[in-house]
Amino acid sequence: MSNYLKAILEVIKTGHWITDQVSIELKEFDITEPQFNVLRILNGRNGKPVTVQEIQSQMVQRSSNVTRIIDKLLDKQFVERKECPSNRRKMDITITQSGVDHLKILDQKLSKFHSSMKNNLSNTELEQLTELIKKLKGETK
Amino acid sequence: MSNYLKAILEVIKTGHWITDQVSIELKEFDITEPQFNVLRILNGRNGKPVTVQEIQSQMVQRSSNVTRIIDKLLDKQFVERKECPSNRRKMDITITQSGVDHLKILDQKLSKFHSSMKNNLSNTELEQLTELIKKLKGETK
DNA sequence: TAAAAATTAATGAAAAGTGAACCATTCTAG
DNA sequence: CTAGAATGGTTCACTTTTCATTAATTTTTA
Repeated sequence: MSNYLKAILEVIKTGHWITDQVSIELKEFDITEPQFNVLRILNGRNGKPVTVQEIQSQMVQRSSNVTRIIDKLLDKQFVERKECPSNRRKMDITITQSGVDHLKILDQKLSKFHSSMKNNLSNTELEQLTELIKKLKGETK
Repeated sequence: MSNYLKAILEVIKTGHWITDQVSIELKEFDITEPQFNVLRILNGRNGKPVTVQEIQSQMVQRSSNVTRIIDKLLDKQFVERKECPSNRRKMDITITQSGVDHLKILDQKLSKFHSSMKNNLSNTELEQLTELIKKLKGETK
């Protein structure tokens, strides 16, 4: 097998493996990885509303069902959905306080998973890895 | 954001992005990425039968799902499923000639996608990338 | 400015994925 | 040898994703 294929397969398997592990960690909190992902995106905006589109564009998986993921988060009262006043086609999604609180707990749980990997690579190696992948995708400056 | 998180997110996003792209390429051939993946694994064994377990171990799929993926491939007559003679709990899965032929066509289609990435990294860089990811997962020798 | 085109999100039906329970077979310990 | 545990795979009920379509609003253009 070519070095190219080896590398590609390694990236694919590892990427999926990590989200898989995250799913497993989250299971006990009754939240899926995509739901968690949306929460993280919302939280990253510090209260500023985000549209469905913007969330979509930042998601790891191409899943076209952001609407339904948000439905689930609404059920759990982790987010709010309001019509965007400046453009009524859009929806303003925001994380609730409860969402923020829960996210904190989830992050805590996950930090244990990450800490085990974090030390496998040095800082330089981590930078190298990021660079190599970006270069692979053709995103080099 | 820490270098660790940057690297991790890059791996996750790229891994999912690649399988997404592959899915899109395969759509016109009416085959899913996991189905293609199974075909590839079977083909790699050059006619030697492979059990569900072995397939599963090389994929990021639950075993109950591998059964169903193989069901689909059986419908398309791309694989054969026989009871394993040495252990009747196991199943011997093999790729059919038609499967091999179709795989060749799929690979051809995908080679266009890959060729655009293949040249972004040198051989040494590809090896480096593979090594770094393995190390990240803690799979270093 | 009215009609056509584009954008944004939601929905419904079909497909795929998940976890638990299940069945058959093989292994193991007494 | 046999009862109980373990293994390998499938099935079932349920959830999530996907794809195509629809609805509402905004933008473009003629």
